[in-house]
Amino acid sequence: MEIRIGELAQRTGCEVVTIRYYEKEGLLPEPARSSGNYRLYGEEQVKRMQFIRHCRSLDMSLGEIRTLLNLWDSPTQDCGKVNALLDDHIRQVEARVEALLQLRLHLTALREKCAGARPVEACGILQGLVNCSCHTVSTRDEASAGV
Amino acid sequence: MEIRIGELAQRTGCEVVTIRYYEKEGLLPEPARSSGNYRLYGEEQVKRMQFIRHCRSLDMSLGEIRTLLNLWDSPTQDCGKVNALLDDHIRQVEARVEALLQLRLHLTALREKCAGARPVEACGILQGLVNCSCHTVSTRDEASAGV
DNA sequence: AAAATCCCTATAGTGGCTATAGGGTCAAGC
DNA sequence: GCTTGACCCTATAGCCACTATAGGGATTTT
Repeated sequence: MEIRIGELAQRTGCEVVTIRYYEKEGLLPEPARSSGNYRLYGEEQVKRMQFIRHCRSLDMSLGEIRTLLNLWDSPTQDCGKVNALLDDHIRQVEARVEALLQLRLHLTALREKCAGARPVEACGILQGLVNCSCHTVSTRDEASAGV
Repeated sequence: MEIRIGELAQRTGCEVVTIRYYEKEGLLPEPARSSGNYRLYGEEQVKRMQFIRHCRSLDMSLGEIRTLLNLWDSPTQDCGKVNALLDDHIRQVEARVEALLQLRLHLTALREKCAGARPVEACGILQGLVNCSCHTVSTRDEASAGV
């Protein structure tokens, strides 16, 4: 079973360029090539791609995924690190949810300051945005993805 | 009252380079310059920066902020657009929270598949990551910031 | 006068892709 | 054999909101 990059993309629900990007980033090994220099993939790589895509759908960064793949590639190791990584990731997600809920409170409070169709200079929202002194800290969330 | 970029940064809780970046992006007008070519800011710009930073702390993108600043600069306009932008932003935040809560469910379910210190090849989590066929769609969240 | 602190411009890097330019390969149909 | 079209290749630039770096000049303090 040898498939080309287009079929791998189709099977794993991503773009062709994304696969090449993962290869460049070292998440996928360099594949075999056809006589015409096309990338050729086997069952192994399909599994690996599914693994990566599933991790991405769980919002893991490529760095986190790289760590998991390294463990995956040395199967006799203790899986405690897998658990730790996942726990850490869950905590990140929870922190992000907390931050966003705080944010929503601020936004809805702000929104209530203007209900009508006044001229902008009288709009309570813009006034609120200038004068409010609260500086909430929302956690950074750099590794998000859609699948 | 004429302050230099360092003090403006201090007063608005951001880096000097960030202010220059906002200027380059057209959110701040080009300021006056001292004889030694230093940027000089007045009360007006401090307010404008506070506005921008507060919007950022509410996770608005620079594009959204640009829109608000344009309204801000033409104060006789109807403020309905301000309300609409904020409503839209609130919806974005709510959607992101929803997506993250779904994510957390998946992550905790996955986490329960392994409790111990087994070799990686027997780890339920990695198995779950390979075999699970669910492909949840998490919304993209490109405009996040910390203040 | 020297050192420390501020400021300047310009450029490259971050993550996880997406988009574009400019080509090569291969199977099917005429 | 020749064209069409679908697929593939590499290399490069762009997205966002910064951050970091290099290499210098201005001002203030010692």
